[in-house]
Amino acid sequence: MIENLVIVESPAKARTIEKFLGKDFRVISSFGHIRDLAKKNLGIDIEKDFEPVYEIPGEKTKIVTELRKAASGARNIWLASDEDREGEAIAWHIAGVLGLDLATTKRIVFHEITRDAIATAIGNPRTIDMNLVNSQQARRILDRLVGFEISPVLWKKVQPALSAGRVQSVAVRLVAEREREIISFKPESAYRVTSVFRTGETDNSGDVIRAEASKRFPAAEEAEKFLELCSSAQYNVENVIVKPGTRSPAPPFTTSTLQQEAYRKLGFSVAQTMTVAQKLYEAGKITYMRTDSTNLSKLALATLRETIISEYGQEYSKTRQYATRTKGAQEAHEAIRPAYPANPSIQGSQNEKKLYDLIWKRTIASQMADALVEKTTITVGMDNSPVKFTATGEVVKFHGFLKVYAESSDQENGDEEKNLLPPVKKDMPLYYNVVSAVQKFTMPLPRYNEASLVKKLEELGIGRPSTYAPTISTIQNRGYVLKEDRPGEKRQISVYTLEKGKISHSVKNEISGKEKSKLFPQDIGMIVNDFLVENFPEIVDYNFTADIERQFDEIALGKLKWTGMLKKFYAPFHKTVESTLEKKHRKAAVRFLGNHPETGEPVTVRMGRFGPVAQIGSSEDGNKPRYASLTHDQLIETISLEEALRLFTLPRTLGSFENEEVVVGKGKFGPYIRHKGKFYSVKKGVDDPYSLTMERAIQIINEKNEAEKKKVVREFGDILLLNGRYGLYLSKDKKNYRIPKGTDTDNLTREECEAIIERSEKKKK
DNA sequence: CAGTGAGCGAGCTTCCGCTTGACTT
Repeated sequence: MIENLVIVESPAKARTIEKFLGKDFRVISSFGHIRDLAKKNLGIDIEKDFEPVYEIPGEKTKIVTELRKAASGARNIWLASDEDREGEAIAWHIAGVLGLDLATTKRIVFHEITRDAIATAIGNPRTIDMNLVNSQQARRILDRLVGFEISPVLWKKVQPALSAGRVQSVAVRLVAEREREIISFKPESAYRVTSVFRTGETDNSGDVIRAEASKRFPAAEEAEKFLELCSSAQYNVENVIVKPGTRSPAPPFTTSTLQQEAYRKLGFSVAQTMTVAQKLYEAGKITYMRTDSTNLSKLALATLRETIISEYGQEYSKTRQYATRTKGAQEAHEAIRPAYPANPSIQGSQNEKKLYDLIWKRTIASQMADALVEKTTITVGMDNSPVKFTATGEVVKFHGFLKVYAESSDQENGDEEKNLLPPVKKDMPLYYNVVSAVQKFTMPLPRYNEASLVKKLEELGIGRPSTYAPTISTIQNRGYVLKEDRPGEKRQISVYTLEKGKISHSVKNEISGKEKSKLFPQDIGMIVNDFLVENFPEIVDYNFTADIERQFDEIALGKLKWTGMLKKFYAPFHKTVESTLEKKHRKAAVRFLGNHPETGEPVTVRMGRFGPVAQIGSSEDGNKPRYASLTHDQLIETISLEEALRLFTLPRTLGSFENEEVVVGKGKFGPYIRHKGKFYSVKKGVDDPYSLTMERAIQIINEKNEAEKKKVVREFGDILLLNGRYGLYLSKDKKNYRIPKGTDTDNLTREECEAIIERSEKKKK
């Protein structure tokens, strides 16, 4: 019989806490929730006042058995799940499953994982807060109602296997609406004039100052006229303003800000960031990685202070506590920080090292002094125009936190040059070296990447740290959005240059709209979003979550009854579901692009059984229509007739190589080259199947065959030992077999290979 | 592994929020 059993959510936390508690305590974990609404059907008895039907999911039966066993052998049970709505519900479910008395079961919470905090928690047990539990039940049931009532409407009205939900549907909406803004965006251009001045009277003498004109010129003629004025103007320094300023560090990481910075600085996807962070957490290198709090424990603050003072000196230290501003933050955990701030680096994989380094620097910087800067603005006037030129420069007088870490920005090309300015005095004459007027186009708002979409969701209070990464995956898995790179388009820009009294004109090429790892909506995402916005506007409203969160808070405070809240929500919601189902099935919208230039047949695009499709001709004309799938970077609403017609040019024969036809086409797995019955993938973003040449095709064929030869480590007749993504494996008759751990692959014989294959085949059966 | 686009019908799909492995041929 053990004296005390403490149940927490995470096994890593259990290990840490057990160390602090001593031998009278055993600490085990529930691995999160152990009970949930029934998987089959709705799992809610609406008639009985929304009575939930709970069950233990299959994958949780093992842990529940262990919990029961541990509980039966313990004198006292302490439920120590996290201090938030979900944690309270977890404690309640555990109590229910273990048959504990709610009136006496001890509920404790840790605000941070330190010896003091744990001792305080043990000394101040309370009972389970049923108001908080009920607010969780309301949240859970509402999400189930929304998801399980709207999704079937989509199956009937749009397409099978689609999904809708309070969180994912808003995520899709954000991406879809941003795309429409970009589609309708009309770029405008204006000429930005910059000048390189010198302080010396003769050519190339004195110091140099780069400055920008206060005015932009919409038309080329105006820009040219201004350059003429510049040519004959007398310049002088009208004003020099020196202003001191400060810059402050960013707060320590939460899940969302970690995902953003890991994306910007390391190029990690949000899922990758979480996987690496999980590893660091399990190894005891960082604190918990699913958090919405910027809070640091007192102990951490003290250690950080010591580390900073010893590494950088007293003047670099400034202890700060950051307030969390995020909507709906529950702050059950600390910010994400190094477990031991004195360690600036760790052992581990490359990615673990990089992410740890980021977390360490951000945390350290958050406790450092402000940077002191001096911003200088020089205004240059001209005697023949009211236009002024300004030059700004910034000098860092004291680095403070900048010595360790500076946050990146989402803006890719908005960074202004911050250069050092030479000492100049008011009324000093200046002379130009070169003045240039460069055509600048306005840009639409940028598309979302995974991390910036998470940031936006967090701002709207939608989703939780534990669901950001899964939500981003869901909307991609459903095919609503696609993450990819796009090359952008060439654009010509006009440049006028004034040098030594002469104005010259040139045209430069610029790439505009280049995208890297951005989220692009797909047709099905656009269609589902339009359907939801039309039929369920209140559910996909950006403020829906915030509104119901306020009600959940009231339930948690005991001011609102949870069943009443659900009733009030469900009555009109369910009515909308029913009326939407009764509405006439809206036929998939067909967009007419024009007539075929040669045959005159109609060319249309629409959503087909297998996705968006272009069609030449109509079955009503008696002829069999021709079909071609749209590519993932084309949308039904924007594709042009020319683009649609081009889809029908594949497959095409390039010619003959080694006496066999070389055909380029597009298949289930993207564009391919076929030769001698073998398929060769055409790499996305490198080659374009529509313009691929015979020469390049042969190159691809040869390269692939070469690479395949290298894959073969050894041959045993028809059995091959190959080197693959996960290491060595065996291949026979186009089937692959894993090699058991501990096999001596250097001295493998044919007999051993046969045995491995035989055993593997038997296992399958 | 390498595109489909006729039609019918049975059976299935789906939410959000807590947690980690198991496993890759």
